[in-house]
Amino acid sequence: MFRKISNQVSFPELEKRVLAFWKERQIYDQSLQRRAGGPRFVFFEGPPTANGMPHPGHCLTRAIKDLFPRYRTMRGDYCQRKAGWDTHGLPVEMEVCKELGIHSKEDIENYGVEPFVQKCQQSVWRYMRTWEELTERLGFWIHLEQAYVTYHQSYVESVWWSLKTLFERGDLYQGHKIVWWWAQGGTALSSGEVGDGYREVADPSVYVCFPLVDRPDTSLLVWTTTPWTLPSNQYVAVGPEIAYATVIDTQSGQRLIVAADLVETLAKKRKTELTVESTCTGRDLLGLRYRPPFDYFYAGFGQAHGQLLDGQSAPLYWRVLAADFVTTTSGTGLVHQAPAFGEVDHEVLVAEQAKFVAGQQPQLFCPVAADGKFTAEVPDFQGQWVKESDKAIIRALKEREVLWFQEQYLHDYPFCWRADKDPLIQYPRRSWFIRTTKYRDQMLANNQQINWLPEHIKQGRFGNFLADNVDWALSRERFWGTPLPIWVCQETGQMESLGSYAELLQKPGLQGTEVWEAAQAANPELPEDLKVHKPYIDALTYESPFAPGARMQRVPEVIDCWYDSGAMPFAQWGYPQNGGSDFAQQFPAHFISEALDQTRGWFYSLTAISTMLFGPDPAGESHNATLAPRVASAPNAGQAVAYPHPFRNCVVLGLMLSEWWESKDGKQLRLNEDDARRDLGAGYSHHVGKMSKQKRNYREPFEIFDNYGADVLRWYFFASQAPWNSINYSEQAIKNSIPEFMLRLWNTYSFFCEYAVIDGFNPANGLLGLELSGSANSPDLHSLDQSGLQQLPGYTAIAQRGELDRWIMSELHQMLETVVTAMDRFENYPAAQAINQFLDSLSNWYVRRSRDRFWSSQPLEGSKLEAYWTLYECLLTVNKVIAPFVPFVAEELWSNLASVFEDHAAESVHLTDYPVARPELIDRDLSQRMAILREIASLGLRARTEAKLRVRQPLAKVEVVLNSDQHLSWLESHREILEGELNVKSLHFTTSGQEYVNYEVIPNFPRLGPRYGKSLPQIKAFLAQGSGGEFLQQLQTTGAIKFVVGEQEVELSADDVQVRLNAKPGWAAAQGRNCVVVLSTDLDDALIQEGQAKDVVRLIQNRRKEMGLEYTDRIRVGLLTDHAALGQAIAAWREHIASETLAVEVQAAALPETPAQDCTIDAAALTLYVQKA
RNA sequence: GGGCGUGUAGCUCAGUUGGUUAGAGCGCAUCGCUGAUAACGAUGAGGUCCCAGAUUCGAAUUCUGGCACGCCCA
Repeated sequence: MFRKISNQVSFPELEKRVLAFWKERQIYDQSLQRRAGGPRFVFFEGPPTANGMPHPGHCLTRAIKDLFPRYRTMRGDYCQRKAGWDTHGLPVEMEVCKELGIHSKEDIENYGVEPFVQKCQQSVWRYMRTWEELTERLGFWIHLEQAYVTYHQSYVESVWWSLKTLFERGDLYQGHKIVWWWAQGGTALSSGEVGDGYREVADPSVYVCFPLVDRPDTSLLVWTTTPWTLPSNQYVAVGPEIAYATVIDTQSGQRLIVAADLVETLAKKRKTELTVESTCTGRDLLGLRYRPPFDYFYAGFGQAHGQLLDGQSAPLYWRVLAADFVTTTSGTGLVHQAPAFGEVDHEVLVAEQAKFVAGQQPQLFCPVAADGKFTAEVPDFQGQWVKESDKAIIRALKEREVLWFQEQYLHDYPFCWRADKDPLIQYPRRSWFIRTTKYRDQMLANNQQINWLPEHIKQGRFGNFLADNVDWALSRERFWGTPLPIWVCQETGQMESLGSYAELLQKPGLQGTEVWEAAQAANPELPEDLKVHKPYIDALTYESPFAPGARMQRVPEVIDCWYDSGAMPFAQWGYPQNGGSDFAQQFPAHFISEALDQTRGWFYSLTAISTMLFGPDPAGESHNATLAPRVASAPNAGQAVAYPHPFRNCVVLGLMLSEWWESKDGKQLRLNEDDARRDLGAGYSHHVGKMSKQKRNYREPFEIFDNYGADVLRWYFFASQAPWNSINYSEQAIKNSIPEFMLRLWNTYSFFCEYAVIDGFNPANGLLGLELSGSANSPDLHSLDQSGLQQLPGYTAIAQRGELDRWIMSELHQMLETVVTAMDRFENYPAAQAINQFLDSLSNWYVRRSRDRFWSSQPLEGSKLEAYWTLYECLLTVNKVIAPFVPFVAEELWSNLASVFEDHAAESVHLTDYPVARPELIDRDLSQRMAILREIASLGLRARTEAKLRVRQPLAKVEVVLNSDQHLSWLESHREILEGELNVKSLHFTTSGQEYVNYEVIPNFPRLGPRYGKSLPQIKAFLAQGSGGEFLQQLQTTGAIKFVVGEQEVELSADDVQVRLNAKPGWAAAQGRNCVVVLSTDLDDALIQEGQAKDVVRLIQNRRKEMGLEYTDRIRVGLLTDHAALGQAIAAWREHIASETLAVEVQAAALPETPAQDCTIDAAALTLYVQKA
């Protein structure tokens, strides 16, 4: 038998029980074993960093990552889920620095790289337990115990192998990178850190003349707010399409070239007049040579030429170049280029270098040391901190008579967030790059094949990002990261890359192993993995193959931790050193999901690395065979893997925002409006914005779990909007989502159990005695699907059942159709909506309309039995459908609904097969008709409301005027349903209700649009001004409406028009799309009596409830009233009252020893006594 | 400054290939139901579909140009 269920439910408690059950019975592992032979569904876990606390955004990611693997598993696929942790990088170092109270790289070196790195390794696991608890509590099934970890030796070695591959192809090279540099601290700052440090300051703004070499009387007028970069000038950039003017400064007599749009502005600034001599475009200026204001480099390189790729010779420096970033919103339209001190400027240099043959390219001028002071290359300012040399430089410009104008300029400029007096400067650092630009077209081709949700990511954010690809700046001058596996000959500077630790150990003359050995001896707990990290790896040197007697020493850099994450498809298995078959089977992924911010993060690193390693060679040559990926299943090792890889489908999640309320002064904060109203008084304000740890403007995930449950949170994520929209995480919204789905589901379920227990409905009746497994014909009850159920004794074929049963089964299977289609396309939102809508039909129409069958005291057979079977099957099916979405409550339902089959059914709903639609059970006509029926019922209720006629008061007559006779006969046969729903004695359908309604005939636009086009408004007008009733008459008698508009003859058939009904005033009526429902408001005494009797029943039922009686308890009732009519009503309906309330006796007298209850019905007083019989 | 996205009811969001009465949930108000009841049902108020222009017989939907907000990059 089924367990009787309380309609009060605590989801958090239920979930804890389910978690214990999963653990005890190892359900997750079982779910995998069951699909061991199935097709693979490959999922990649994007590694989170366990170094910070998880927040609600992570819950969304982890919920989505759980949903689809669960779904695919139930659909029959085998889906391994290997967890992973991202462990390297600056955030980890920062966390440790905070702990140690130190800041700069120098501090770390003083503290000691060795203990620092050890601390980093430990810090990585700080919140590991919390993360694991969150993962488990949310119901995210993933193998945490098999997690890959980016600092593990095997992982590091995989990364090395991939980098060695790129190095040997020549795709890993050294160059310059312009970084935001904290000169005093000697370190580069990440963009995030820079972003925090912007302040408004006044800097000198100078307008400088650069005289042209060939026209010394004419100067380019150039603007800059960093005068200290002028000694390093290499080029001037102009916009090729921008108009430029040659002007005469009437005051000074100088001839200047500036952007035409800026002539006025500049003249005003200097309070002079600029007379335009001639104009041209930027294109005309290209190639002009000029003399820079300082000679430090010009003296040596002024005449330097190099050979272009096309064989011609060109000056290397001090030329006018084209650049698309030049604007005329400020400055002069001519931009000073100091490639050492501006990222954009540097790109210009790199582009310029690419035009020359190797060995003859322009070089970078950088006369500033890492401490931010001028070097000996600029003797006049040597040793000066560049920001302080601005004044001296301006003075020098004046002396050289090239300073045209000078002012103060207010703008935002970044300062060091740790030392807020120190301005940052852009500064070039030697850096390692991956030549991703070489693979740009391959990456774009790969991207074309990826299924992005939402779709616009493909061409938009991600596509554009790939199209604008620049080489990946890989190296970091830091401590805790994967060491860059490149060793340099100390004599010749020649380099080689190593792909594993073993390879290193085999090198001749290896020295330095004692450093690691000593560390291990000092601390035997030290994880082995650290030996491939700094500083141990740096201690290892070996004999150079390039020069006798020379040593090979590793470069000092570690790599960008994004590279780690992007290497996970192979590195998680330790491939190629290990895990070849795992890699072959688990590549590429069918599904990954992360938030939008990963477009340039993980999505890019995955795509880039996979395309480079496993895509075709851009030059069409085959890659070096020994380095080509050895994918075990690929017959020809080294052949490119077909796109897309490494992922096929990617669900890009929106960002999660928080919602909160603040008091007027902003000092107090509440997370839901009720609390705000109560605590904050008037004038509180509503806010939506980023989640902030400091502000504490969001509810911790664990609090949500404890108060509402993980399923509630999951359903809220899946069902409230498309996952790629940014979502407002608010406690209120989560709370509000509970009744709509979770409680309604629970109520329907507990309703079923309640009555199934009362009536003794047991679908397994007569079955469990049989020996099931022995017989070849025995039904397969594992998943309790239709094919199994229909073989059970007592099961009536759906087609044989009553209409309402067939209708809900039809709705059920339409829902399955929608859900499976959507989920196969990774669209959880439409799927969840369809489920919700079905639940509404089940709860608000099927159960409601079937209540009589469940309540009846008839024996359990025929229509009543069918009602149980139908509801049971609906619940079972919903149970399986929702399992991937809300796995806990689904498990709870299954544990009861399936338990009657004991061992014959799966022990967990997560071990069943996902239900799929059976088309033969879908009856779309029936669905449509039932929708009209429901509309009529709804309209009837509306009309009653408007006429102030409560539903308990029976009415004599209702007229339903239909706009078409299409469903007339069907509706006729369902009259009783409506009579019951609307509580009327007789209900009548008609299509000719001229008495009650006006007919309006409207063109059927989709049909007539293509046919009549421009005449449509006239046709509409013609139909509107005529009598709708007459047009319909015409249609009925002649089959067409004919008339002429303008010159055109128009002939409309019944399909060409729509009929709209408008209720005539004076009737209690309500109109909908398909019909008008008209009530008769006349009440006679009999109807009034009946209404009163129903009120009496209601009062008695209320009393029963108050007394806490069981549904089956019998009672005695006493009713006392002085009101004659009410007394008559009670007398006339005594039998009815008794049977409705299970009263063995209804008397018109007080009951002894029973409390009296005073009530009123229609202003008539009544005293009620109820006693348990 | 550039790219991408978003803008629909008080709030959170749906809205198919363009089709003439733009929907749901929540909130609010009113009413109802009372053997699913800490639920449930009905009704109402509430809309310049961000603005302007264009295409079209017809635009929330397509196009162009703005505006606002968000994210990413500079």
